[in-house]
Amino acid sequence: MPGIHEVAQLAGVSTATVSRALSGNGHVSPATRTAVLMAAEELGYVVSSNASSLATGKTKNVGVVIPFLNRWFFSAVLEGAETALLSHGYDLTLYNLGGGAEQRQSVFEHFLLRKRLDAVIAISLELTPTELTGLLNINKPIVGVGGPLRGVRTLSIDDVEVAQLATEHLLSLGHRMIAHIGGTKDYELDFHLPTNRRVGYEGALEAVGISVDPRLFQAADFTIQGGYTAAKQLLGNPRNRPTAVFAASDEMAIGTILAARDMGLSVPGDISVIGIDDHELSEFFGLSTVAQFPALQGRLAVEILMDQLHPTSRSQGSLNTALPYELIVRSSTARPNPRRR
Amino acid sequence: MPGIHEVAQLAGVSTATVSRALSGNGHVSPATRTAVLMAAEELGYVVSSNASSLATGKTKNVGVVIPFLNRWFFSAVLEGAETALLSHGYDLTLYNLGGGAEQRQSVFEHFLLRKRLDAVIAISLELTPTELTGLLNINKPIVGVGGPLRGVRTLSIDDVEVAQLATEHLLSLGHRMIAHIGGTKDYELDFHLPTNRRVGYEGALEAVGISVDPRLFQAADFTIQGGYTAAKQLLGNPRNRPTAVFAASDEMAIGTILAARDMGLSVPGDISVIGIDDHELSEFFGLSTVAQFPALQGRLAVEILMDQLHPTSRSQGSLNTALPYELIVRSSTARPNPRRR
DNA sequence: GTGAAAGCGCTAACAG
DNA sequence: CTGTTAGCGCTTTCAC
Repeated sequence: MPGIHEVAQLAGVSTATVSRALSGNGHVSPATRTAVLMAAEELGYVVSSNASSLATGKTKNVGVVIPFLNRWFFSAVLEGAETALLSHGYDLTLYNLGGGAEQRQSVFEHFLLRKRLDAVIAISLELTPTELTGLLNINKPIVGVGGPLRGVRTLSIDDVEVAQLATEHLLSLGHRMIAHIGGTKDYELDFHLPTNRRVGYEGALEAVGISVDPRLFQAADFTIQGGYTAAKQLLGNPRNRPTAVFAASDEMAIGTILAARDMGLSVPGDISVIGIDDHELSEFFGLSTVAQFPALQGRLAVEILMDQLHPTSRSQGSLNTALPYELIVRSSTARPNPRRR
Repeated sequence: MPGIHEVAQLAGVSTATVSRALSGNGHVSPATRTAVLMAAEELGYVVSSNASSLATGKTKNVGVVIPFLNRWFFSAVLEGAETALLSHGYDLTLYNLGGGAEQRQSVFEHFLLRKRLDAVIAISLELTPTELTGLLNINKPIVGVGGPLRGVRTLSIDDVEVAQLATEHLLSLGHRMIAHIGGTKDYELDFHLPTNRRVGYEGALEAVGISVDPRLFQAADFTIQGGYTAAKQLLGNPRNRPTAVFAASDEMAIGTILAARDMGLSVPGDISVIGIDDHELSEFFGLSTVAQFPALQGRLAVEILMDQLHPTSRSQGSLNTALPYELIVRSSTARPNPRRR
């Protein structure tokens, strides 16, 4: 484990020069620079990030706080952020909140405060006021993805708009009885998006003069299983069966497709289904959906942080761009079967 | 951002005493200890982990290297490791290798060497000799999960045994034409387990005098889609259709169930299906499987590291325990339909 | 039991 | 362009 001192000796210069040559801060003559580089290479020298951090106050490390690891959306955002951070030379320290209340508490009360982080990315997190002020107090850049954090720069698709688009797609095909599978109340705590998506759905219906039928709403937990169960309720009702289902996530939409199949209903013959996400399984199931691009969202969050950490000339420009989304029509949506109209 | 100095002043002691009181190293009178604790609390003092690391050489941080984030097994191991690390006061720095060759290279050549880590956990990784020696050179504890790393303590289920058990389950139900969906050659690079599972499958067959029919093997990529495609090949063959399929992962087994449904075959009436994993969707699909417990594996990996980082009395004891697995019989396996026997 | 002081390995003025 | 010299904030001998 050679230190900067050994490198300096080998290269015949001072440690200061080594530091400058290696970090690129300050001027060093090309000759000495290569000498230093060679010496470092020969010794296999790597800076101690601790010593460096202590001296500079920068850690080259950002924390990512995330509620789950095993959900498609989260892992995709995480992956995007990770790749982007790596390419900027940053480490990613992961804080998963899935482990219960005490784990969550210790993350906010201890881990995030250790002065080990240059910035924080919060993914789909609804924070308590205490947690939020705690975070803001450490006075580091922080950006949210997919969840609304008051007082924090947050990246997220326009959920109302997206839900409206999905619903309009069904309407334009001629559907009039469109059910919605959305989130439960307590899910709301961490995500907040269920309401927005429901609002978009209802807005689209009302815009064409269809009044919202509460019997056509089912709550579920954003999983395939949850969607399956909810869909069975909806589709099993002989009196009030919808011709189309708009699920607030692709996973629930896939559950809906599976439920329809199990009930002998054909998709899209008897029932059209659309979701939101463009989940990795959606193409496989021929699911129409409104794609969002979580990896991109992760990457964007990192770019924003980098902009704040290393302010450059043309900053701020790209920062407020709305996140892209895109209607993808596959085989799960079609015009309603005229026999049942 | 109060420092240790402010705390010392407030408590009316020296910084050395504060350090001792807070870390628990060295003796401090109960009275001064509480004084220090209160002062620290009042100021909201948190140690700078960088300064602390620099002084002690310990970082309270372990790196986790992982090939993917968006696969059930990996995220489950990661989650287990994360929770365990947090409870020991350790941070988890994530290195995802999914971003291509240069990303992989920079992880091994720069990031892991930054002296920022006390230890490394490698999940399902097959390392090149260069990568491995690089890792071993940093001379920190390293443990592998689910992949064979020569020269490194590795946790993994006995894949041969597990595959054999799954196959024996099918045999004991009376199946004789048992197909296998396993990994492709190049998948082998990072995982190695496909071969072992195939060996277990073949071993079980041969043990009861059934010779292995290469036409009953299909390679796939461990995804639902891959399993679906492979299963269609297997089940679509009118001349040589198996009565049961053993898939090397639950995701491929689920793909098989979906393929069977699409072909009008009933599971388990026409075809029995078994996988390995106990994936989160397996119960939903009624899939029989051999469960492994990835979160536990992550946790165990952490315990082993902790044992090496803080050697205690009764170490080494629990270290070499074999990882548990368990046959879970659900509704996707049954005795073969006598009509087709 | 507690304080003084010497670093941990690096960076950033400040001179030259 | 390069060397000297203070620290960054904490831990840890070594005395008292």
